[in-house]
Amino acid sequence: MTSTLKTNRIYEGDCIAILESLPEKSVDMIFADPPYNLQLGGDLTRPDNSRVDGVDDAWDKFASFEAYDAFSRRWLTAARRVLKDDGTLWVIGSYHNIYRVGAMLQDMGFWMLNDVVWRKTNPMPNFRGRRFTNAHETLLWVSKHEDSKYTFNYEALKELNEGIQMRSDWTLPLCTGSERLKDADGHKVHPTQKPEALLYRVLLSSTKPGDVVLDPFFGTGTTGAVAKKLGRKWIGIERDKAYIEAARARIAAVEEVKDLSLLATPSKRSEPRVPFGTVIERGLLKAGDVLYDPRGRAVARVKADGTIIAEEHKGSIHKVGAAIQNAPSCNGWTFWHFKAGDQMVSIDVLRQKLRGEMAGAGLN
Amino acid sequence: MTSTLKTNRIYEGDCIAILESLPEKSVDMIFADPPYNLQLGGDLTRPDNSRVDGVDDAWDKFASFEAYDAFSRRWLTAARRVLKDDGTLWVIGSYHNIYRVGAMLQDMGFWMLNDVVWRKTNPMPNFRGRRFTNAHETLLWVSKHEDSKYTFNYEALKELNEGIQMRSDWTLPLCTGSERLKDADGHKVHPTQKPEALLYRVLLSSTKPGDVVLDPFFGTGTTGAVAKKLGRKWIGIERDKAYIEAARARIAAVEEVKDLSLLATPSKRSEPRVPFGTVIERGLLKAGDVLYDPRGRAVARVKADGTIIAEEHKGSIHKVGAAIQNAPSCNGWTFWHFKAGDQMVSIDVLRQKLRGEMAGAGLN
DNA sequence: TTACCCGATGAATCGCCGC
DNA sequence: TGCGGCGATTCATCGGGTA
Repeated sequence: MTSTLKTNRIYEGDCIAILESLPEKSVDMIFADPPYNLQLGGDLTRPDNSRVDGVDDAWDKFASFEAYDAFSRRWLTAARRVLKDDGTLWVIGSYHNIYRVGAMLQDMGFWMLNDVVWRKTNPMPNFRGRRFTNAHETLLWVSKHEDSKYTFNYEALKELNEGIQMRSDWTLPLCTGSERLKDADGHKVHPTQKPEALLYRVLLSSTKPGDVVLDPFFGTGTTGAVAKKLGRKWIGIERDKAYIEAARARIAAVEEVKDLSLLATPSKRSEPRVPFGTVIERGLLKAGDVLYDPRGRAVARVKADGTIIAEEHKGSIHKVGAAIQNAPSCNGWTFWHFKAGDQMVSIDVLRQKLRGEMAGAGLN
Repeated sequence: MTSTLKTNRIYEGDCIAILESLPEKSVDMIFADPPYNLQLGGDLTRPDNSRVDGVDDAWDKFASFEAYDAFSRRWLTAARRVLKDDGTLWVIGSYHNIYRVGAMLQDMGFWMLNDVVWRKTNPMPNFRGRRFTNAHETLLWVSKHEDSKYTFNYEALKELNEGIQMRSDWTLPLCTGSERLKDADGHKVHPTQKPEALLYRVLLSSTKPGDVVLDPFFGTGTTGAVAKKLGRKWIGIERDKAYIEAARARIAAVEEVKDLSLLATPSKRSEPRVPFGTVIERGLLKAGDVLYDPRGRAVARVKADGTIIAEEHKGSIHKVGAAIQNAPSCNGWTFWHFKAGDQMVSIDVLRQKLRGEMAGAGLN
């Protein structure tokens, strides 16, 4: 129950038993691609283990949904225990199972952050022409609690999307070609191997380098392979020996990125705070200097204690900036400017200068 | 309980009571846009400090998931009774409610035909940068029984989609501009009016001319307006007098459409935008790889988030390319190259490869 | 007349830290 | 645990006004 957590390895066996053997609140993120085939013969039993009589169709289906729900509740409960309070969980599925899983997640206290649609560029067509081409799968992204401080690398995803914030619909091809693992006979090793690009986006968005990512339905190890590429620790759980063997070889062949700085996805939010007073203290501005709003009207004077005065307002750069604009809030760093020669320069430049010095001195 | 069915009219009142007063098995299709149970917290402001006009109507307030589920079960039970055995039901929702509704539909014996994603071309951004842009809503399309002989106009939908099978993801804009109903003061009449293009696809795909379409949450009557255009009979149920009044006027002004080809929503001709990050995500380049300028000097390294680093410059391929050349702008796709053996190859080759995949699927 | 600029707005579960 | 301060945050589209 309280073993230490060994990472970068595959645990062989039933995911529920193994999850229950791992230390609680030890994992930063869980990615799960659970089975959704409701026609599994062995699973067609009622919760009380009585066999389902195949004569009554309606009851048969009800029983199989119940069995699936019971299975889902067990692995989700075990997964929730292992997840850190500020961790998140991803589950991928199709219309056969995802609505049941989604409702259960909400009932268990998970908090929905997004549902994400994987739009397939190359889905299998609907041969009989009786329905719309089933061209997408759904991922649910949930935090453990409503008020969790979850990880979301907003800036990184925005960069990945060339400057526009990432949307909840992701257009990606199926896993085919050389990425698709084949056995010696040329048959695919796993029936539903996920594309690495999908996991790349999942891991880049919701984990930090060094985080521990767990996949309770590891299959052929796409999660592990991408985690290794991105400098994340990983844990896989899988009961099929053939999948495990394929996953081990696959992950062993992945090269780690040597320069960890290339994996960093810095955000403004994580940069150290610099009080405006430090700017005065360090002599970059001095008491009596004049600050201007973006339109260049002279409006505020700097005081020795790092507050400013404008018209009848006094206080912090943020508070006065908000008051001047009659707005509920204001980022004073970007609002206020000073004159350097003829140029109007944002005081944020001064903050950047101080941050640069702090980083140079190994501080943070 | 067994009144005759009057069509092309709005029933004023509670949808459950009215559904229970209609004859059973009398309706060919039901389209339902129920309250989403958004559970919105406090105010939300945009970066420019303007306030977002969120959905705060009383009809979307529920005390708990249990209360919402009880409401859903009641209207779905009433709707199921009214639906013909070979009829189908559509429900639209967001992640707040659709997983609960989907699971309940399955539990009630409805048979899932498709889940369809309405991919919004112009969704509201995520103003706080805390999640993925919530850029889609989900429609569930279900038959009353597993073996229903439901209507699906495969050929018509294929025509509507320029000869390609209609997929389960529909790319359509929000209802804005002149289509959006406004009151005398210019305020929107209904907070969540759906675009007619969405209803075209729904009605065209799953009903025949002359069929009876019922909408238990009629609002301002998009379903009725489109039904009239397409020569379907319609029944609306709505309890808000202001919505009813707007819907009556709107539908009265509708003329039947004879040429269905006018309803096609042409795909964009422009080439799909491919962010450089996609090249990394798809493994065509990886973090740590080196990019060269056209003269072949080693100059930039690729980061995991699709930015690059060269000398002291970091940012997008375009921004860094411009900085290196001390130019105002730069097309990074043509400027940067990678080594393939001895050859220097433009990264634009990689973009063309990705574009080809997307274009092949008719995506954008 | 046309081109450009600016403001408005859409089903949204939209902070974090320290005192 | 609550409160207040710091300071971070937007894309596509439409319509009206101006050059």
